[in-house]
Amino acid sequence: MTSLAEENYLKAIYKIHEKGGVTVSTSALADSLNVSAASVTDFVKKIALKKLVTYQKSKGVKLTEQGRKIAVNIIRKHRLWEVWLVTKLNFKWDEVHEIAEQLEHVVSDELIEQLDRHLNYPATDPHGDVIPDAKGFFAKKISKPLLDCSVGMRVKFIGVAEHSNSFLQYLTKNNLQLGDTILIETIEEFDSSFKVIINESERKLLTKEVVKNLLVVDEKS
Amino acid sequence: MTSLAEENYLKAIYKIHEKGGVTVSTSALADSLNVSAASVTDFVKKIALKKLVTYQKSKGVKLTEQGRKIAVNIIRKHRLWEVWLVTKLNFKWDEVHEIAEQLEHVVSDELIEQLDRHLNYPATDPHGDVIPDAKGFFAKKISKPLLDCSVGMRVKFIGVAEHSNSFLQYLTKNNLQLGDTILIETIEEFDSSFKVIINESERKLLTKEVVKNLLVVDEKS
DNA sequence: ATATATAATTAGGCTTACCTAAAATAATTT
DNA sequence: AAATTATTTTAGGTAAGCCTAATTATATAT
Repeated sequence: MTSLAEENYLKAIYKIHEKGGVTVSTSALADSLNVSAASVTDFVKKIALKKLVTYQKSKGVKLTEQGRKIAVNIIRKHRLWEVWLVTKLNFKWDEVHEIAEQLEHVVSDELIEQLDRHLNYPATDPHGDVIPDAKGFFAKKISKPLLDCSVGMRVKFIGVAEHSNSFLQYLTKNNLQLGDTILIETIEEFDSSFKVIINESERKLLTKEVVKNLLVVDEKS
Repeated sequence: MTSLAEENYLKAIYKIHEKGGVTVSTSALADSLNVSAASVTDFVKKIALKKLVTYQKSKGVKLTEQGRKIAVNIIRKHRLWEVWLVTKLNFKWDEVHEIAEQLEHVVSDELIEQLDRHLNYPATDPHGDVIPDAKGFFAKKISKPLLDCSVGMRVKFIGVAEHSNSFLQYLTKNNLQLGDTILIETIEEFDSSFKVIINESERKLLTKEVVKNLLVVDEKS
């Protein structure tokens, strides 16, 4: 059995792994979980005994294959619940995270299987993040930040690199949605702001901070 | 905030209140929650301080209005989730209890409101139990055990008095479902077994133990 | 009413997951 | 390299919920 705390530790370690390097520091974990560094040291020793992570004093922590499986399964559940909340319960993409954080810990393989079927086996969650399959496998995602694109390109907005409510709400307010087509008209060299046309119709100015966090794919397929 | 343990204690007290008398004994609670009597005594003192129950040494415990509200809300959530599991996720009525026991503790009024809407404001759960409204009000249920009916009556099966998986599975196996019409052909005086006709077509013999736990209403409306 | 059985409470402990403060280790500066 | 700063670990504690064993109340039977 995996306790709630364990699940949250493993998930947090996974997320830090994802962007950061190969080992996860005590303080990074403490930050992410909002607990003291001392608590992290304690806890990490316990889950290391359970072979969920490898741990070396003062050298950080790393998920084992077993730990990774558990973490990815939590992420799978989280994202499926988010899809459900948005598509079936009418929630907005900036309203689902906290609820999904609770739902993700409900234990029942059969439930998740049926939920997946009910949702018609979605590939991504409402923020465009890939939903891993029941075996922990992620379909490759080929998107890149809009910032890395150049003038004249026509791309499709398929995900966000930043999940904060303020960013999501900014996008909603400015009528930017997953699936939108973005044509890059000009890029201002000085501040990296983009002049774009959304869905062949609406002209918008996007700051660097924004284009950095919009994930897009080349428009064709 | 209400902890998981608190929610389970309040729910258990409520359920014992429901069938039993006006106060709930330490041992009844201990039984129902699968903890020791000593733990119950301890815990009950704590929730009494929070005004969720009234407690007098060795005289049992009683829900306050505040405690009742919380308990009923948990029951509301439990039953809504059960409806969801059966109607949307294809679970059977004997498979939903354990999952709903987890889901019922998820905290979000907005979630429950939307779930209720998504399910089209169901009046009862898959076992025919009334779902209380958001204010804790239960619509009156006028059903009675089939055992209390007499020969010649035509009634509708609308609920069960016993929720064990073995009873639910017995009914499924014998093709008895909520909504079925039951016509009482004969009653054997010796053992109170009923000969009945289900939906004007199938003749069945039901033992006293069964008819005691089938809840029915007079067939008309 | 007294003895016996049943139920409830108290006392003392345990585990999980957290904490603060102090000590030790590692990383940075000068 | 020494000194300073930052990070990590250790030591000692706490609160929530549970436990067993011992004690006290209550209910039942004689």
